Amino acid sequence: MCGRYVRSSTDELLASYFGVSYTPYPWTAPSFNITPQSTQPIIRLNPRTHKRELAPSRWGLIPSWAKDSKIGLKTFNARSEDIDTKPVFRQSLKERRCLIPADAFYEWQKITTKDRQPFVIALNSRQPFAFPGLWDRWHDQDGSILDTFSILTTSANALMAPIHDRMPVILSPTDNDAWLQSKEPPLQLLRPFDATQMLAWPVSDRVGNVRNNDPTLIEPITPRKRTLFD
DNA sequence: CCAGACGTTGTT
DNA sequence: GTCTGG
DNA sequence: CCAGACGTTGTT
DNA sequence: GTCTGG
Repeated sequence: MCGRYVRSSTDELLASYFGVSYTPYPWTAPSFNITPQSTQPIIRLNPRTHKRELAPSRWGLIPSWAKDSKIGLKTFNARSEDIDTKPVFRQSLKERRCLIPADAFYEWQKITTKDRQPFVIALNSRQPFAFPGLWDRWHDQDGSILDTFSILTTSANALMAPIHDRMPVILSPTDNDAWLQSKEPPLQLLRPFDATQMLAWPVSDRVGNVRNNDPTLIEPITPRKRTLFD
């Protein structure tokens, strides 16, 4: 997992969809090619007020006790199957769950050893949705604060299986609140999404270059290679 | 007991 | 902070 | 994300 | 130009 995520809606739309107020900070520009180590808006409960807020956070969770930040290079995803056994996620699972808004994500299908075909995956409805996530706050040596997050993954459903063996968990809109608010972590929500409610289509290799970030990245193409869908 | 690790995927 | 391995 | 590297051999 | 490492 898990390709790169795409967020093609404007932040105003996403914010209103998820019931959080929109603040036009620089980090809220629409993204079409979201990558680990980049800063993204997440939805969380404010640690003091316990109200929902949209907050900038870097993809790749660094636990508060980390001596240095490089553990964040390997925590962009968290496996939901055994999430409650991992020290690195334990406190965040209990106290700092979050939502990562998106309206699609990318995944790469392996064609040969070196050759891969990127796909966009979205809901039939083309509605926005949320990945369940965990976040934590880390203080670097200068004392400056860095908020970071991980996205929960699960096994591939029937739609994803031809593309990849893992996929991000997608929450039903009606479950978003439970993920944020439940006293105990609602692990039963961490399951593959209904495959009949999802679509996938091939897109240009340009998505593989992180510098490309424009709306044409998610336009369908004719696959250059024979894929498992052919 | 304490030292050392703590994570995931494979285009993250 | 919390767990594992020695 | 982007700075920085970008090589070879491995029984010769 | 493309890949890797942090």
